[in-house]
Amino acid sequence: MASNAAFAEVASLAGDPGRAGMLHALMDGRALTATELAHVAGITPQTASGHLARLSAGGLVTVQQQGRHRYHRLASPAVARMLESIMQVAAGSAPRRKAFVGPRDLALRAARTCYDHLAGHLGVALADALVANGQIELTSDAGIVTDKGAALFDRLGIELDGNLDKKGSGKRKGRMLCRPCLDWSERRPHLAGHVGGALCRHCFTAGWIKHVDGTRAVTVTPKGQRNFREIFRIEGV
Amino acid sequence: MASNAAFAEVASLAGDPGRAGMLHALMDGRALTATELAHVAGITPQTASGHLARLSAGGLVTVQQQGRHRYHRLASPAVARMLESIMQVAAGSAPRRKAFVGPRDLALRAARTCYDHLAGHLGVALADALVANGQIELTSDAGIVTDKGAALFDRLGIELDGNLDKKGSGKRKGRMLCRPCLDWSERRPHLAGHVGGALCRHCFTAGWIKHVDGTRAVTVTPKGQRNFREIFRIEGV
DNA sequence: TCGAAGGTTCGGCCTTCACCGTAACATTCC
DNA sequence: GGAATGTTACGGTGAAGGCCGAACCTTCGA
Repeated sequence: MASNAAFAEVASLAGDPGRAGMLHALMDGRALTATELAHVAGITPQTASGHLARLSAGGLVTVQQQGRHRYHRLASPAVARMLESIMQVAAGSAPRRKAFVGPRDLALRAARTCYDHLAGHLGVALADALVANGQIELTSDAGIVTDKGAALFDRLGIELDGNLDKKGSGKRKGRMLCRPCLDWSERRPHLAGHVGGALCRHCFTAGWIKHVDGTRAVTVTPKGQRNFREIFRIEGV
Repeated sequence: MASNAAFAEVASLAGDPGRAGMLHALMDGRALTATELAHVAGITPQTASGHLARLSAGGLVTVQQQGRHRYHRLASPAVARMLESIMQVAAGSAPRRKAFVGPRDLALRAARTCYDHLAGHLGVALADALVANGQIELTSDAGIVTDKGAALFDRLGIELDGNLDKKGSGKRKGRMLCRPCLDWSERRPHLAGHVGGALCRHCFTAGWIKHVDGTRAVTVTPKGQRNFREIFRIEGV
């Protein structure tokens, strides 16, 4: 079966520790150079270059030349979702080695971006708060923004029209659908999809959160603390 | 980072052609023996046994002893979703080799089970029909069963209460949420999650479809042809 | 125009692992 | 009890591929 070979090829590409580290680093949705990726993966630039060429040929990342720099990014949201789903399985099957969790890992568990939306303790707390306030209904399969929730997003100036089908089948009246995403560190769903992405972008542009160094981890600014408390009733994130 | 090693481990397990073939065969949700899996993967039983032991240690499959048989199945729906997402990326990045597609592959594209729900041309046609008839609303992120759709499922005797949150937060009134799943062969969404699973089970128990040999592929019975036409207005599946 | 830095390619070393043949063990059926 | 089936254990072989050192190519800045 031809599709089987392609399947093994893709999975194998993600299955090398070096490449896995680079893909992990690219999960924040930004574009990075081979040298940067080599640094985070703990390998030499020439090795990283070979890996990236292979990832590019396999369709997992795309390259964008800019002067003497070559920026690599994940090829599509589908790739990001694949990486997320592998993380879920890996987190679930991990023999819970009580091993040392460094400060780096702790920061990731507290709050991070997951391609285009928020994850970690903050992401789950946000989803919980929206559910508790009756602004979103969630199951493990899907979620829906209630009228109350739509009013909130409208008040925040978050545009959700992007949630419509690509076919542009006119205005979808009241129903804003959103995708839940099981958090690998919290084992609980957080908000993904168009709604989760829009909410995450708003948090950045409003100055509520910001990236730590150049990693996926994010920290909540004092302004963000205040707003998360007042708007979402989230304490101490 | 410890989670990174676990990630690479899981992806690597899925990245071997032999193991990929066996996982692919297990995607229909049934439990198979090492010898059967060896046959579909085209390797000897002793090689398959080694692979299965590794997959089991990695938490991708679980084993169930029954007499002199050891039945292997996917460890969790999360594993099935991971395999699906890898297939999506593999199908998207595959250089569309116009290569020979055998009758086996054609049968899979026509209709197959995808762990617990229907996929392939039939799965997509069903989802399209439900949308066209106003029984379900779908975006790429999520789906919702309308009142009209709830009435249909009720009429068919399909119980959807399983769609509630595990927390058992009382009866969810009108909103049945369902999960879309991008079909790797059709590149369009079909119905997954609790709703898709319930619908698929009903198709089997009602005798509308049945498995081909012992594969994931399914065929539509004459009775199914009639019902799909009369109930869903699907022609010629 | 020339030097420096980022990035890629080449060659060689090395480890890992998939695979099978043979053989031993466990369970079921006759 | 003995044959048949299904599964696991062990040793050897071969190929795939990860890794780095060094050389080469390209771009930027002086």
